Amino acid sequence: MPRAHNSSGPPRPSEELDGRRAAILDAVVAEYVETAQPVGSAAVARSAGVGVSPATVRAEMVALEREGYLTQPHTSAGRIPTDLGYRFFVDHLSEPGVLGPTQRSQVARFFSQVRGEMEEVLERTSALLAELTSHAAVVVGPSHDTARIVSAQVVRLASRVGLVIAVLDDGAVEKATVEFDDDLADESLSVASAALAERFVGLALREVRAEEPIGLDPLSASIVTRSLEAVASIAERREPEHVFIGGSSRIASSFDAVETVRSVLATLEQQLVVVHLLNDVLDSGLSVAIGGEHGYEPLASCAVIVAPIAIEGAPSGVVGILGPTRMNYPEAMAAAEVVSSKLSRRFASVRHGESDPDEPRRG
Amino acid sequence: MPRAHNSSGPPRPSEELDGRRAAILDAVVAEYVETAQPVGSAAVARSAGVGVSPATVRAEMVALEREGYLTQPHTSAGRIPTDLGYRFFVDHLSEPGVLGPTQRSQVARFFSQVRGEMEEVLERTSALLAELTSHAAVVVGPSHDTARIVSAQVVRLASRVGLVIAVLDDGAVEKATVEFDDDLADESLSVASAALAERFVGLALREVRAEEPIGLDPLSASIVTRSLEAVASIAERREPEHVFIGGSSRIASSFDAVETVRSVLATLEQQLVVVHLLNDVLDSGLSVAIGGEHGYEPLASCAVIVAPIAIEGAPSGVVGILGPTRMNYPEAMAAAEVVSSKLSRRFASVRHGESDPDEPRRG
DNA sequence: GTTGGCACTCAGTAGAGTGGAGTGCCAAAC
DNA sequence: GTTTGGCACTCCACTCTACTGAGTGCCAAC
Repeated sequence: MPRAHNSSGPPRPSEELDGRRAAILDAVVAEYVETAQPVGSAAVARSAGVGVSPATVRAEMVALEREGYLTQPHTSAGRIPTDLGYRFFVDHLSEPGVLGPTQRSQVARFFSQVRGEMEEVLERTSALLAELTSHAAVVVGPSHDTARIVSAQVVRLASRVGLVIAVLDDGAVEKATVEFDDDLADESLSVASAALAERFVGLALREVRAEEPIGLDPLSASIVTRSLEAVASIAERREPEHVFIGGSSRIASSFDAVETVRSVLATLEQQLVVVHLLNDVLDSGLSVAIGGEHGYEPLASCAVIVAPIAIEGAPSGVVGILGPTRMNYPEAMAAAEVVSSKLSRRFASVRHGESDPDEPRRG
Repeated sequence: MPRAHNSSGPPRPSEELDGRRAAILDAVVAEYVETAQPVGSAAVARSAGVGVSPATVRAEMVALEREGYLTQPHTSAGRIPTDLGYRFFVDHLSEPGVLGPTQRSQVARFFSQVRGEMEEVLERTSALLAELTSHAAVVVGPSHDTARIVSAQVVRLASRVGLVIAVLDDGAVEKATVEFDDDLADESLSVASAALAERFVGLALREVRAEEPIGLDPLSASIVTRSLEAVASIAERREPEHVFIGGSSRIASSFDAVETVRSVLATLEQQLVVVHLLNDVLDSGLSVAIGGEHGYEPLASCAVIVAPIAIEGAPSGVVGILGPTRMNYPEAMAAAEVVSSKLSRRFASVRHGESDPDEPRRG
């Protein structure tokens, strides 16, 4: 997988790092992720995989700093990985990263117990992922763009208030209340429902167009017209995919600066932005966006990990982890991977009417 | 309105504060809310409503401290209101508190423009309230406990997967996917839908009981049975009222201690806890709970302001504001009041099929 | 090329000194 | 007797200084 981001920092490595430098960089990342303190040459030399003295490490660190992988908070401090350093670390992970046994059983337990509608599952999954990683987690459900309407009807809530309901074949239900000028007769409602069903079943939401009904009595016609408008307005409002955010309180523990915490949380509040962010990262072909790579200023000190949810091969949402750049990438990536694939399988099997392997068949 | 909380701090005022002490307390609260700095006697003496010298103010402040209304971070610092001090301040507000013109027009604009289903309105209202007050805001919609089913049906999502849909007369739609052992025939679906409608329309969700259908062909009977179970399970799951939280990022600006921020945010993540908190406060007859008054430890440094949403006199949800005890109570209370009453009116009129006064009739 | 030795740098900490905001007390004024 | 100005006192917050130690960069020796 080629590195796909286009950083513009002046110092760029002329060639790949040799094994020793890579090992030193790895050691710095590992140590810094754990301690949050700048890492000195002694600590690196002590770490496994680096068989040289501190003096040699120092020389290499100078090179790594010149090439932009490390930085020094100040002279006479240890080194900290730069975004580029993390990038190299992530791109050259030797092992895919695994979850601990506790986490694995947590995931297994979750997916064997969770029940209910997709929305509820996704919501709870975001909490699971946050719990697993100790970072904020985002789960975006499938877009309803391609889902087709399997049922459309209008029912009466009050004498002059109706509710138009469209059921999509992915299990979503869209609705809109409509106020009418006249009392709703049962008969008109049935006629209108039938007309709605006839026109809309089989269409995707965005294919819905409001059009004049023909050949109906005036009252039913007006109901149909208003209901058509309502369905069309649902499509227009194009309610973006539902976004579920779990563990946002973890953000507070991740950054020292209160202002950073505030701005990251504020960004998370804008669900549309979050969806775009995740999709951008996904589209760029990366599974990790570090620091400025994603281009969202307020999240410049964050790393984003994404993993697509794919139902029958079709991209159907995404799970994401949002934490400080100083995060345990292998673990977080593994968590995102596992959870997204579990979700994918869960929904694929539901759609097929097969039972999920995780979900014990109920008697 | 008598003070309804039962604090257990040892120092309690033997009698009410006289006018001067009250004025001094008010001045301390006002100043501290604005500056976040301990307030000295000079500042109090300078403030309008207190016509005495700093020396006199000092003497009174000693008394106020002895009686538990004020506290001193350290000798030779100014005074800070205690929770009891804020309580007195709130209980003895002379004017009800008003919103500024900007805020008023913001509210007016919002309610004249906002459209869509109740959930969407509530969601956006929580953002409005957060914006108005610069604090986190919570909006809890009406419970569906008493809502009656106006429509029930089952539709096919896949050959062996159905979706049971129940429409409630408050406009909510509940659903549950059901997996069947056999392919779903159109006819069985109609039969099952009819059976569901016959049994459930008119009932409240919690009145729904799974019962054996009689007099149906085996396939339809099994669909009905499973669907009945599904509806019953919806009722059991008793999805709590939807909770909408806006502006949680404001928490980060409200407290100095990161740990406080984290724990408050973590509490907000538990939506059930938030609902209980608001309802507890509401039930206690208060509109404000300050510091420890509500009994939720992690929110001990917060104040909670609530205002009920009442549709046709029936309690139908609540709006809340969550901020530091050092908050502008009159303004926040006014905001909660205005927003809750606007919401109440909006939904009352929708239910009646009348147009809301805020909402311009569309041509 | 690698290493130990060494001088150097600089954040962080601790201690001393200072300024100032604010208090508590008291005697004089009202 | 209530209020007030005066005054000594307290103690935080800030600054300055000195010191420590982690960690570096350089260099000569291996």
